[in-house]
Amino acid sequence: MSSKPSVYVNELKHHVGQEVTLHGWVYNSRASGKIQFVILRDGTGLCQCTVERANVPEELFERIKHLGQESSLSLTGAVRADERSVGGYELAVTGARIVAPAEGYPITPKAHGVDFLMRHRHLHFRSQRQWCLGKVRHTVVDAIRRFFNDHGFTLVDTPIFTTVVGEDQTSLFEVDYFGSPLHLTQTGQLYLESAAMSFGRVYCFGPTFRAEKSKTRRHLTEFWMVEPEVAFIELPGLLELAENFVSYIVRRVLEDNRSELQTLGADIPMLEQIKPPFHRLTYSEAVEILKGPRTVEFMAQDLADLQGEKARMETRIAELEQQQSGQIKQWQKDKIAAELIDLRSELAETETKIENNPKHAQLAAEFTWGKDLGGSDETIISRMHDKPVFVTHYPREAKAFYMKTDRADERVVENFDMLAPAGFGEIIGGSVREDDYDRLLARIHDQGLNPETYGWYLDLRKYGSVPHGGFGLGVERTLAWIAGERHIRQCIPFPRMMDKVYI
RNA sequence: UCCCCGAUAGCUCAAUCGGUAGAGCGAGCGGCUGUUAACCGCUAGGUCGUAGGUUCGAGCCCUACUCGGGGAGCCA
Repeated sequence: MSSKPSVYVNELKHHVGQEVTLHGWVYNSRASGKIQFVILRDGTGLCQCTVERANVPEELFERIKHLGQESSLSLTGAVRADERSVGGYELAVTGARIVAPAEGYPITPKAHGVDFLMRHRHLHFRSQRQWCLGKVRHTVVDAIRRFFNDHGFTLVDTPIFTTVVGEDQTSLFEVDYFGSPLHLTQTGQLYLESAAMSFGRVYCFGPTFRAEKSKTRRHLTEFWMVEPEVAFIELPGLLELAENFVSYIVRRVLEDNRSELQTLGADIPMLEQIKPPFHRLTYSEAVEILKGPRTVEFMAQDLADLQGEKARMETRIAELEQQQSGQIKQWQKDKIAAELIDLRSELAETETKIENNPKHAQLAAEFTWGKDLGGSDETIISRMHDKPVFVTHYPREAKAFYMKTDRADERVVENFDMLAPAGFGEIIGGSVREDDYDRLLARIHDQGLNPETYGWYLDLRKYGSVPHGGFGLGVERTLAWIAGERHIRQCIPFPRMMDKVYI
């Protein structure tokens, strides 16, 4: 083993001209006669290491040449800046220690399908895209804690085994708790309300479980949610809290993870616009928009755009197919084949959107006041805006029992959803809570819930009830939106989806 | 629970009208002094998801099932 100091790849800029040792794994390697290029991955970044035959023992040169992807090793050499190298620095290798050679690593540098990658989740972590998402997730979680800790909130850990139902009985996972049925938490809110009456401003942050039979790119059965709850607050104050909170998370990611965002292909200019105030719409205004000419026009324009895109892709596919049958070199054929595969799947997706467009337009046009907004309705509203949109004051009948009835319009409750822009959908749901004992009791009866189970919750309205409220933010959905990742399953280390747990 | 799409080499995908199973990557061997998913040559690698059916002949057509993807409802 070399006596040279060990450093991490992300520290190389401080060691130019010095001899150092890097410890990591072979990300990729290329051999070229008398020189080899080993891309080393060490958990902090990638570094191209050049191994020249003249600079290392012959036996070592041959061993490195046959190292498979993900072999672990330590490399010693001089650091130099080089524009041709990934990350801008390079290690001119003079010594190496092979820790464990690897053979036949399943995840190759070429394309793989979703199912394959999910079955290899334990290894997929090592790939660039998952690494970037993991780094951004870390920042999002850190920013969440920092924001609340810096704003006078006290962390209160709410139970995972619970007896109360927050939202809807059908979406609960039941567990056998020493012979009695209990379920996994779907929200910490009710417990948090009691804590808010002690600390004033509180939050809980942990995993939450929903047994919804949702097979979409926006759903997980186990996901992470942060929920603040504040005593002496009304709806405008809650909206301000939510927009400041989300803006802070985005700002922190922009500060800490710019290069990861670039690698991920995130929409950085869009993120830079995420500053208060966000757009505010009431449910009734949203319904007016959906049923009005603006939506008709928007959907027609969308359809025209999609059809234009489809035509362009088809022309391109025809061109490529023609080129492919001509007399060209093998590598050109390969390149064309790869582009064709991408184009065909994009085309299929566009065709699905074209097919869905009239259905979604019809759903919007025929929307009747009183229903909850559907997924496609939310998508339309959010795509009309470049910043997150609050939709407030939903019909009481479509919402949970604990939401406060608007005293100015008893048909609606004082709640809100925050829709992320560009069609990412709901990332926050929240409300002011019903603080009147009699009204709350009546709502519990209305929903067919057992008042005895909620005795302690009703108590909070008996002893010094105050206006209060809070919201829940889904970590994975927020990450998907910020990182521009189309599927939520990539945004949590080990996803649990409907009927599917890979590892 | 419902609707749409798919399953061919370890991986990603081709296979015209129903007529001999193909390519790249990966693996192995060899070549190349600067590569960027390197490149060039050679080698190995197949019960076409499963079970039936139609046919002289099925990867391709029909039926059922299994598994996967997307969407609806519901939601963070």
